[in-house]
Amino acid sequence: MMERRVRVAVPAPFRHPLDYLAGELDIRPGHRLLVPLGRRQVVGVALESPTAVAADGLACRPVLRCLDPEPLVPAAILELCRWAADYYSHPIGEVLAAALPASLRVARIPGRRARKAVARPRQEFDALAAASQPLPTPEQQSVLAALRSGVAGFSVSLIEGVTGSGKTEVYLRWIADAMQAGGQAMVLTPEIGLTPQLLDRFRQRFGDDVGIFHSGLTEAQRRQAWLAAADGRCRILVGTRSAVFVPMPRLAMIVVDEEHDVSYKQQEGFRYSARDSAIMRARQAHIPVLLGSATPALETLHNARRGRYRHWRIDTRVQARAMPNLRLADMRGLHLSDGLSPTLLEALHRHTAAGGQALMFVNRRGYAPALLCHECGWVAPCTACDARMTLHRARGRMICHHCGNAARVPLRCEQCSGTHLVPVGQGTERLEDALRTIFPRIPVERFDSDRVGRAGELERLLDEVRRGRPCILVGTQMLAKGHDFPRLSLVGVVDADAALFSADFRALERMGQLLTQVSGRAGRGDTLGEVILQTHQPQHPRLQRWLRDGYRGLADELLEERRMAGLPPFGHLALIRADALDAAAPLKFLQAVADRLGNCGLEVMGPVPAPMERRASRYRVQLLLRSTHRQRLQVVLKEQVGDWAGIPGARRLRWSVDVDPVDLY
DNA sequence: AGCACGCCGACT
DNA sequence: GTCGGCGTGCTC
Repeated sequence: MMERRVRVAVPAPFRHPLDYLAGELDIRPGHRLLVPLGRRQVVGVALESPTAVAADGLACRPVLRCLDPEPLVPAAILELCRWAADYYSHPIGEVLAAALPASLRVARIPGRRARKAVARPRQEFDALAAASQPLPTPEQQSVLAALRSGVAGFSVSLIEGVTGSGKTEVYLRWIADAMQAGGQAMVLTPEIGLTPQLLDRFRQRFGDDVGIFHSGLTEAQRRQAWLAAADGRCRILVGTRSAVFVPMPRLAMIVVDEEHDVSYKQQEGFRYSARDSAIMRARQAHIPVLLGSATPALETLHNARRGRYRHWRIDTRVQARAMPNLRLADMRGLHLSDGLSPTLLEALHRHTAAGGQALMFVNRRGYAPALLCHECGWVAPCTACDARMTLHRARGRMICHHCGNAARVPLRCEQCSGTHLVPVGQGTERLEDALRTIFPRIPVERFDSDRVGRAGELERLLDEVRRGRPCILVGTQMLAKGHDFPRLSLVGVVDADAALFSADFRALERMGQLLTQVSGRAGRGDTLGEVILQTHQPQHPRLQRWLRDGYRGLADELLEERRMAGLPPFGHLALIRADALDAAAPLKFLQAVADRLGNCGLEVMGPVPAPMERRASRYRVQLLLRSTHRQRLQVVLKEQVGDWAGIPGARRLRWSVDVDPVDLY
């Protein structure tokens, strides 16, 4: 007795696909299927064509219905999802669920046939006109020429180009080639909402051929964008992380802009890296992928140096802007009320008087990161986290930046009832206030997620700044990325020290990236830009190295440090996290995991409490796995992760596996 | 993840 | 005597 069985990925945390009876249905890989699961009906995705097998003891249930006339998920995406499920040790059904818009994951009668790829009449692009113009710099020319002459098939190219070097123009020209040949292109970008300029340039060049895909879309827009890319109507997809899983049947190239950006790594659930997934997608599709950054991730630099990636640098800036002048402001021993050194204040006066604009970078929202009792030393804590509450004076609230808890601003110390409560440290709000007082005639604009939450607000502010009148901008990371301010001549980093004390092994890499990105904002054609970093550690060797040799020099040094410590990219990590309302359960669970890992050939570190043990009322514990061989890590996880759910108590806590973690807490 | 089953405390 | 707590097991 034979029966036709089909392997189906269902949206449930199973390590393996489930088998169903295909009956006489015409099922192919990528078809969505309505299948019974326990007492429910769910939408799964067929991973393979049905196969005839001799009926054994396994009681398979029949597929209820095939939901698509043609498979919705193309083979290329199935293959990518299988790789990702394996590599990130995540259930295949949940990976596929993450790859599909929610509206395509629910059962409903298909309304129409899946559209066949529409051959659009070849459009006369602006690109054609633009492409005949010479590129501004010879370096851009040679990078583009090299990209064009590259051998067909899979390759990874890194463009390491300083801010203002015109990387985007190189992307645009290279993509125009693919458009000419009738192909599609994918452009990944971090936080699309924050860099509308990139999208604008693509739109200007390629018009309606450009689709967008990011988390801010409505469900209907997401679905529309996904389908348009999948059937070929959309030829260029610009999107954030999750766009890497969108089908594009004629995909000819992938660009990952700002490839070092940590927002490419999903931080919960299915913890994938969109940059690494893009590289795998390109490998599987035999197409080139282009990574661009002024400050490449150390992993990427390492790969480039080992010759695994092609590598170009663009060191000259378009419009011949000189690199800004960098210097430190030594904060030691200064008594300051607003956290602004005389050095920085003098520069602010000078630049604004000369008609320039200034950017003050502060990596903290709110008024002050702590509220301290001057009598007894009490600091207002978050009741749910091991953290201080941040004072948001404009809103009159204390807010915890780790869990979102809000409380009223205390009038008295909760310990000694003293009334002398002092805001400690600088936030964006406080700096804004101080600057308004010191520079009453200069407009001061604050850019942070509190101020620029609403859509359009950021654009309005940016347009205002680009108009060019003298002003002072106060902002967080948001201002470090992607925005071009032609009149900006001074950048101040109010507290360059934060990263020097961080426990995270990536902190200095991030510091170097951030300082470099922020510094890159300063300078324009006729005035030399100036960058001033306030620090209590002017002799810190890493800071000195960065000042002397830039990000490149710092990266060399950090890579050497990583090599000695066996950290990425020289060792490979996976972090097992667990959390629960009590501290004992996650510790016990991870101890059991550690015991099971026993002599698996991996270095097992922990379990230990997370650096911030309690967050949002949950106690967090972690177990770090390390190996010099990525493969070893993969094999062990593949063998074991599925069994951990069976550890007694596992259901009473949350736990997750994070392969290649970017944060160790 | 859902959902059911099953065994122990305080209610009409 | 039941309603309901959440611990455990199963889902092709």
